[in-house]
Amino acid sequence: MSEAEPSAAAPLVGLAAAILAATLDEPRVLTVPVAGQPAGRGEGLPAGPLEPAHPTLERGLRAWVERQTGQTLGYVEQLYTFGDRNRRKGGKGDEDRHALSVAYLALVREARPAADATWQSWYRYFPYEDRRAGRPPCLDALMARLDGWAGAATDPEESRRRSDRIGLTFGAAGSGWNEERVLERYELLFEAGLVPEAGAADDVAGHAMAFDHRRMLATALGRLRGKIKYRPVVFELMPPTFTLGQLQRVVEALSGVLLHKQNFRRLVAQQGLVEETEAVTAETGGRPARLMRFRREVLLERPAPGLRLPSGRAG
Amino acid sequence: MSEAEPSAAAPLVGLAAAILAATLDEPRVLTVPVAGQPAGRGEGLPAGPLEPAHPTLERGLRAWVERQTGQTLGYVEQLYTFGDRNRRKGGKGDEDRHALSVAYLALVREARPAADATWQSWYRYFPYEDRRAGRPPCLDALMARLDGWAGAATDPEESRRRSDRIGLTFGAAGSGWNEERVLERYELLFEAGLVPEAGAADDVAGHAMAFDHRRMLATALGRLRGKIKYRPVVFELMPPTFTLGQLQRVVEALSGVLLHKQNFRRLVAQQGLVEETEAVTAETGGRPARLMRFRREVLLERPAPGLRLPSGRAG
DNA sequence: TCAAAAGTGTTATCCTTACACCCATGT
DNA sequence: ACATGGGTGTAAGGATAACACTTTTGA
Repeated sequence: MSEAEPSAAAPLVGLAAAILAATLDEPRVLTVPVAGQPAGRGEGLPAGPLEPAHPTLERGLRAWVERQTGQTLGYVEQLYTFGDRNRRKGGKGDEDRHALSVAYLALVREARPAADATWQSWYRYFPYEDRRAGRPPCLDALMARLDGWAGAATDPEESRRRSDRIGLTFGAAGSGWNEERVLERYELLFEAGLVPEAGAADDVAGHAMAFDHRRMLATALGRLRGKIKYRPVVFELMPPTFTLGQLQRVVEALSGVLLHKQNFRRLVAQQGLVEETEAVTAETGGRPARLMRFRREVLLERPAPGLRLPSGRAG
Repeated sequence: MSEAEPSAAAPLVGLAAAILAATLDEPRVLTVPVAGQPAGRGEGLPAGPLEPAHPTLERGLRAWVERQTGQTLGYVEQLYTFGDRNRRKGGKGDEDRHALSVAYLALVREARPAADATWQSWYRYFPYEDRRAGRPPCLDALMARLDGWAGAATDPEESRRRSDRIGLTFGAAGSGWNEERVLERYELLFEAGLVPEAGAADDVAGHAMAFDHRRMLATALGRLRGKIKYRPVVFELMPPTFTLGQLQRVVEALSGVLLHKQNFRRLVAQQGLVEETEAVTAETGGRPARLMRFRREVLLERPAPGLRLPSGRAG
């Protein structure tokens, strides 16, 4: 009754990777040029079709990424399988086949571009997600357009639902900004027609990407922002040794919000996430800082070691 | 460079659903008979291939489930796409094609069996996951076998790693039992060869299922056990009105651990998850209880409304 | 001497946990 | 009367958030 025979129009299965890094206080994603896309959408994630020669999905993904970017992947995690929205494709002849894409999140340590791949800031694609310098100015225009969309609903009931949703995802009165809701915000902008992928003429809501790659990237950012709180995944992005200040600035870059310094240090220390090395560095300006390293043993000790973000800070 | 043309041996894509419910203090999963499987593995999840006629993955899943079980699905959420382990299948002729399966979690309110589908307790497949009556006796035999597996490694370094992993996933000294690690525990048992799916001769580690459906079910249980803590998904399993005692027993059934009554009630109340109705019921034995209903407004008010399990209780 | 970043300490507040106890019904 | 489950109050402990302050370097 299950696991049936191959159908005539078998689906296409693609693999795509959101490869993330953090260099110089800026979160990055590895992009490749994509031909044959509408204007302004010539950037995409490394991707390629699943081939019979690939032993597993993940191995297939690693092969594609290395071929397209020269980057070797370390930490890899499956995100989501997309296939629901505009992902049908006419094949040879008249048949209409599904086009699925299994998206992955990958975290890498160093950013060395290869071939024609380039590292870009996350916030090129999601400018409103960076609140490290306070509420970003581009949000004003965006909220105005969103409010317009909410008011444009014919049904007043629907209009109220839209307003509620805007408040919930973008943090209106009462509930504050939740940095994990990257995907929900993108999907709202998509539905409101404010992104080029959905027909918008300008880039108020950030730069576009090929296919639904920006949706995949949004999924990846949200997943990572959530995961750093209960798993020590930040250290996949750090060099072997680092200062607490550097660690904090990377976490701030990823989450897009500023943290309270003293509490952050205490948290990291008492969670046993890091241990001191002998060395210090004077490269950070000001008083030299002790170099730390990740304590692998914490994985055996604590149930959910991570960096519960200790609330905001002014500046 | 990405999204290439259809290859000769296109992959097979299946859809599968772990449909969960809770009736009479017992967590249930909807199963269907599967023909052509080894002895003892004739039960499986509702599943079927993705077809060109399906508008989306999720709609395809709903269609298969209704056809096979008569059950209409409400809440549905994608879990994971499996394709990595023993999931290659010889097709017609000599070609070797991938066989993927996109697994979903579904939560339904009522348990009314249809066709030859049957509701089974979760703990038929994962007896060691039910700790409501304290540490289950079957764990003794299981831990002994696991320790044997750890000791059987040729490399002493590997042996230590295995022991660490057993302690981490099954909760040895220090770190306690973590009810969310259902998948990690199943995968450990799989690697240790203690489940029929991996060649074991007996059922110490629970009843087997067809294909890798037990792995999917483990993924679903872990996801649900985690999600009830920060999203009000339990209410998808409850009738429209219920008593706080019933709600607590459902949460206990899902998580497999007992909760502290007073704290659970306070938590539910102060989170604003429920509101009182006029009615009371005397069907629970003892003093009649007030019937409550889910407060939908909480979704707009709180960032992550859920039932943070307020630690254990003796009995 | 001053700016900048590292690093230490302390206190108020809230949430979690645990314990003790009363209430209303059926047998 | 008593067993059973419903329901309320309150005190101890730990984690979080916010504050002030010292130390060490380079310009």
